[in-house]
Amino acid sequence: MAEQTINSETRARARRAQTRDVVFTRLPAAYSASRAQGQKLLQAAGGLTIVEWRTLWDLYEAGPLTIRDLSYVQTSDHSLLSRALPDMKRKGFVTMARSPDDGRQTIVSLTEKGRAAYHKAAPIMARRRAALRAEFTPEELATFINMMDRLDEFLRSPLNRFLNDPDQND
Amino acid sequence: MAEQTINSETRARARRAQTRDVVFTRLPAAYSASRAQGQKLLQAAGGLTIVEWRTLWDLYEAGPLTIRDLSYVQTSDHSLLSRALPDMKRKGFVTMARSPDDGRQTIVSLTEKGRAAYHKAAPIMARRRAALRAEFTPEELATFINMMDRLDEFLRSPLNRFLNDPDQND
DNA sequence: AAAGAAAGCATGACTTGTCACGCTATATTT
DNA sequence: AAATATAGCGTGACAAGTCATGCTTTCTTT
Repeated sequence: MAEQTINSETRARARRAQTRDVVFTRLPAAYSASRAQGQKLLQAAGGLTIVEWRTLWDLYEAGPLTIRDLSYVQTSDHSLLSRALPDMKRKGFVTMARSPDDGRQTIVSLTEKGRAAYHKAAPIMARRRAALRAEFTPEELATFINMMDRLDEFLRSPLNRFLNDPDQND
Repeated sequence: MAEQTINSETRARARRAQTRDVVFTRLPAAYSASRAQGQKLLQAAGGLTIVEWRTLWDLYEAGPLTIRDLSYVQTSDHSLLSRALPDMKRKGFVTMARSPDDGRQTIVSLTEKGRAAYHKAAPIMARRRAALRAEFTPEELATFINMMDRLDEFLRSPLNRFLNDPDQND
């Protein structure tokens, strides 16, 4: 029935409009689009991956850091860094040395080659940030970031506010 | 040098503060936290994955849809659905049938079992959305969603606005 | 000093996403 | 009618993330 197929497209459009204002459904697509755009720009400016770029940028700005430090800065799991760094070392972008003071820690430092890779990608990524700032007023961006802070707090709060329902059985 | 290790923690804190207002660095963590929270809630209310939940919800609200429709609604690649749906069919949540009108299309419909799985998870996910609405005023949420729309538009715009630099060589 | 707890990191396994490719079906053009 | 283009979907391969586990090192408690 051709009408039902056409109707499914109409229903899909309505459904998409219906979920437009659900923050939780907006985040995956926004994140994905941001990542894809970033990957394309990095591909055009030296071929770094997103994690490589982010790490070189952090080390360039902050100096040598531990894996613990990097995962804190990037708000990501240490395992992501543990996996990315050996490749970056092999590419010559960083050095990794066990801390003489605390044998548990690995100190990650930028090399000259890493610095060069950073400088190759930095202009296009800076232009990207500038272009976004051109799209929003400083007040709007401040509002957005503030709401991201509050959203983060909400997302990381204890679950019991949702779980305390007598219906549930798990 | 113990001081340098302490300094790296201080430098990490400063670096994290420095990137607080870069939208592109905020999205990965926000998305990840949203996903983790959603996964925990779904685990507590029937064990659905995020993609299963989202798909059951879409089918419940919109009726039978094609894979093309679902990827449009969810703003995700059709391959994500192509991979998730056979498992959902095996679990008995959906039926999948080639369209009699267009042999290219697969019509996905909710079963009674799928409807039950949806109803099991729906209350906790609705409470989650309500809890977020309690954290922000309607005006704030509208502002946030509007800014997400503009961010989406920015993220999906052609790259040449960033690429047209005489320095670049790719 | 010894025992126990915690921290830092490496690795296994998995989830959720994309992009690319190829096959089949349908639409469009010639 | 035939050729060509496009659409829809399935699958390969990969990126980016997490959570869990275990080993080693350091810190804390007894």
